[in-house]
Amino acid sequence: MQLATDTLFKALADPTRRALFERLCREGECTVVVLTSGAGVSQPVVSKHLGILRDAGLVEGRVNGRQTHYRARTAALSPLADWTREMNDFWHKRFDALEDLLGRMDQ
Amino acid sequence: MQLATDTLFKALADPTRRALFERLCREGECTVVVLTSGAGVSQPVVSKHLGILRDAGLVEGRVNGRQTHYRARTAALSPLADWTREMNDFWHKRFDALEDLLGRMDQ
DNA sequence: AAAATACATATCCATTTGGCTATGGATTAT
DNA sequence: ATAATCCATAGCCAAATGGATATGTATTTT
Repeated sequence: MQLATDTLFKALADPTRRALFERLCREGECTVVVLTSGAGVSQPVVSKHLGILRDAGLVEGRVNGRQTHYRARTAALSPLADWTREMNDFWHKRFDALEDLLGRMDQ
Repeated sequence: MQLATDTLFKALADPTRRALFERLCREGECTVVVLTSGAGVSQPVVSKHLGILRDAGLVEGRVNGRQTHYRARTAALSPLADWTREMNDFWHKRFDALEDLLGRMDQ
């Protein structure tokens, strides 16, 4: 089993996949041929990566005839943003507690 | 060669490593023995993961006698937060442009 | 109807990864 | 001085990963 957050982090860990996702964010909907051009890897590899991004909820595909149009789902990034914020909060909470303690010692 | 952002994403992709980092954020400085307890893996594995986290700038170690105290460096999360924000911005920019276009077509 | 295109799936392979145990060096405790 | 503790490094191994090519199935084009 694997948590959703883990799937998300793992999906974004690969540079080729991140590049695909970035491109979809910048350029909007793209077909697989378009994405393959400039991806630096073969079409089957692009398809595989898109599958992994889809499983992570990061992209969705719309089939139209013989081509599939993929688009980014930026909403899927929320857990990542939340996690980052949470880690910062933990850290600040501890820092504030320390400051408070030092402040009281200073009295 | 590998970009800094890539190192960061890769470091956070592993659940064991993320758990170690989370714990350091929550609890502040910990020694390796402490981190090993509850990590679910052996001490050498914990050391190895801490090394990877250190290379990514996510933790730093302070040697004191025979023990090493590790602490989280939440500042290292910035590139991740920036990247997330950037992806959202790309998406919104495109969305705004579309709204604008639709608005003008509506005239 | 035949050829070409778009994409996904199936296999295969080399490399990377994440875990383990064993060990060694350094420090602290007895 | 000896023993125990802490941590890192060194090998080792199975599994996962990222790539390639080959192929199949739809759909368009000609």
